[in-house]
Amino acid sequence: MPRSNLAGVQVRDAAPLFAALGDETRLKLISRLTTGGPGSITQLSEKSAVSRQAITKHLTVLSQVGLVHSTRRGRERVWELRPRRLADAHQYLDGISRQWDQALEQLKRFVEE
Amino acid sequence: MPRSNLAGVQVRDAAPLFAALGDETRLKLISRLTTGGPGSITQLSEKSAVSRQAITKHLTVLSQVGLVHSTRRGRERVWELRPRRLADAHQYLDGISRQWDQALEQLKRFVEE
DNA sequence: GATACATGCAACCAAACAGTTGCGTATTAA
DNA sequence: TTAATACGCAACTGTTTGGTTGCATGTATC
Repeated sequence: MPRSNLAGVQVRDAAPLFAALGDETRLKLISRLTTGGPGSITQLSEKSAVSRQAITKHLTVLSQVGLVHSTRRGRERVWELRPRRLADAHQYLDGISRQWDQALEQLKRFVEE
Repeated sequence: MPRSNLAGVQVRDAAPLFAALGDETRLKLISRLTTGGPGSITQLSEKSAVSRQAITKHLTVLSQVGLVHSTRRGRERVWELRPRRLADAHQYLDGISRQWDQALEQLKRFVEE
């Protein structure tokens, strides 16, 4: 049984996940992948202000926490979103919200007695 | 009307918010504040592995994105959670999920026709 | 008023990060 | 087979980050 469990997502797993989301360029990448579907590095770099190499690094960061996944196709590498991990982050915040509500409830009961 | 809007939370606002959440020590602080209620710096440092000054810095980071708030009370400074900003992060992820679902729906319609 | 307590301020440090540039390698296409 | 395309690798750089330590300042309390 896991210690320090919060809605199925471990605390030590959640931090790197949020850290990966904590960059504007990476958030834009995620949004692009979400609405525009999978794309090659060159395609993903096209509208970006930063270089192709920078995009590659950001994609690596995102892939390390499982937010994206890539497959080789010919001479290009196609990246796609892994929405499962986004759900994990979502779930973690849900867990905190639940804790918060519980604490409020207990405080309410304490005051009323 | 705001540009680059995603469920009411701006992209450029979301990145620092997630970045603030992207540290294990800070996540633990948030969890502590959620379940244990407000506390002084000394109280919040007590169970921590790092120094009081480190905790202070983390609280500053959290306060800069509005996740916590502090008030002076006598010789101590009491910190409390601001759940509104947590809801913002939550909402942002919701927005991406919605985008993702829409993209899937469009793809489905495209394939079926 | 002296003492203990709680915090603030500042300097410092190593490591990580976001980004660039240059060059090499694989894979199509002419 | 020669170009053009798409990517990978590596070195380098300035800045941020997470952390420490030492000392100063404000505030109760006796």
